[in-house]
Amino acid sequence: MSATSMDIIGDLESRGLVSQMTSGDELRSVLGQGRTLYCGFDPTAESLHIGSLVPLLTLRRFQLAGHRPIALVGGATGLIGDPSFKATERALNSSDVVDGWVDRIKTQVSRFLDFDSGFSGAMVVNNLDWTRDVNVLDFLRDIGKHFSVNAMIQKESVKQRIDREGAGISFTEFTYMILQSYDFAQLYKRHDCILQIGGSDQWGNITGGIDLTRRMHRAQVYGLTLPLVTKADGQKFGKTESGTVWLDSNKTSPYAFYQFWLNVADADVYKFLRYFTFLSPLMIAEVEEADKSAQGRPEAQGILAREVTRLVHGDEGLLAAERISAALFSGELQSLSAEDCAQLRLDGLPSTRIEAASKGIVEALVETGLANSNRMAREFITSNAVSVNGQRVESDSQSLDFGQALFGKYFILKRGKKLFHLLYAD
RNA sequence: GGAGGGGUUCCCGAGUGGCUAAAGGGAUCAGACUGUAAAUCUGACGCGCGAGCUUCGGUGGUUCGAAUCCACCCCCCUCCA
Repeated sequence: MSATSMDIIGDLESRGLVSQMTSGDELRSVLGQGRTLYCGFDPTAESLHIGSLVPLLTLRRFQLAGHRPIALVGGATGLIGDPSFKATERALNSSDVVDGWVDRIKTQVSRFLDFDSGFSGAMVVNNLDWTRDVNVLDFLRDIGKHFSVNAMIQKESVKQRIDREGAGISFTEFTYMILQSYDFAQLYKRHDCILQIGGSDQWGNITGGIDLTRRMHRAQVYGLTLPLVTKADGQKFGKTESGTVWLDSNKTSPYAFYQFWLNVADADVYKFLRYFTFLSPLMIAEVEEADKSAQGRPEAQGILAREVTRLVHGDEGLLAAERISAALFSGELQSLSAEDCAQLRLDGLPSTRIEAASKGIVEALVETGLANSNRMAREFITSNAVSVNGQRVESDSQSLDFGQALFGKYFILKRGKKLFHLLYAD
C-alpha cells in the first residue's frame, strides 16, 4: 500500500462534495494509506449522462490521492431497477439490452480512470459476475436472512413508494437494496474494498451494504455520499430543451455539451466549478472574486465549459466546440470560409443534407427539427425568431434559394437565439 | 376473493351531456431587455394556410350532440379477507 498524497476528504469537503459519511474521523484515518473504494453505475441507458459525472470525477479524485477506484457497472442491478426516490415503478429492460449497455458504459467509465498506476490502478467490474449464479434458496438463506424488512421499509429512499397513495413498489424493486448491499460485501471480500461512494440518494443502499458486510464478514466498511446536483432556480439539473446531456459524443455533441456548461446560471457556476473540475477551490474563489468586481459577463461559465468539455471530450472535442461557438455567435456568418462551413458539420453542428433545389422555409424548419410542426414554424417566423445565413426571415412563403446559399451550398438556419442547424447540398 | 377510489392535452390538476381543444398552475418555446445570463413584461403552447380535423386508458353503445351516460375490457391505488 502506498502512502496517500493528500487529505482527500478535506478536499471533497472544501468543494462541498460531501453530503453524508459514516464515522468521519475514523474514515479519515483509514484513508491515511492507499485504500480501495467503489462506486456503482447502473446501465439504464446506452450512455451515462452528466449526473454521473460527479461520482465519476470523485473516483478520479480518490485515485489522484493514491487510492484504488473500482467502477462497478451494474449488469445485475440494472436488470432490477433502483427504486430509490423514484416516484413510480419502472419498466424492466431485457437482458440483451442491458448487456449491450453494460459494455458501452464500461468503456465510457474507463476513460475517466487510470488503469496503469500501480496500486491505485483502476478496475471495472460487473456485479452480474457474482450475482448470476446465486440460486434463490442460497440467496434467501445466506443473504436475505441478514435483512430486516422492518428496517428496509423505514429507509427514506423507498418511503414515498410505501406511504404515498397512488404509488407502490414491487418485490423486485424492493429487493434492489439487497443486491447492492451484496455488491459491497463481495467487493470487500474480493478486493478489500472498504468504501462505497455514490449520490446522496444512495445512502440507504450504501448503509445496507455496510451492515451486510459487517454481518457476513465481520468487517467495518464505510460510506460517503455526494450531494445531488441542484440548480438555484429549483429546476432539474442536466436537462436542456433538447433533453438529457449525455457523455456520449454521439448523443450529445461536444458543441452541445460545451454550450450546456456555458449557459449555466451565475448562481450555480462556482459550485459547478468545484463539483465538475479539478481546479483548486482557492483558484475558483479567485475567479468568483474577479467576476464579482467586474462588469458584465462573468468568466466562470467559459472556464467551466472549457474544463468539463476537455475532461469528457478531450482537447479535440473542446476545439471543435469552441470553433462552432465562435462562428455561430460572432454574428459574422457571412465571413465564414467554405472550409469553415464544412468544418461545422464535422465538428458536430446539427446538419441535414438537402437536395439542390429550392425549399420552403417552413418545410426546412420542420425537417431540421427546429420546429415541431408547420404551425410552430410559421409562429416562429411571425415572431421574428428565424434567420437564414444571418438574414432575418420575413415571411413564411420565403424559400431557400441556392442563389443565396453560402458558397452555393450551405444554409445556416437559426431559430431563437441559440439554436442552429446547417443545411448543405453535396 | 370482497368493498371502495382512480386513469384528462409534457407534468400536476379542473371539468360529470352542448357555451370545452378542454379552467388553473408548472414546465417549455419565442419576442423585448441583457451577458448566448437572472429578474421582469408580452405572446405561443394538439394538427391544419384555412374552412376545419383529431384528442380526455381501450372497445362498442345511447343521444341531434359525450371527456362527461351505459356495457365490457385493460391498468393503478386503498382497505378487508
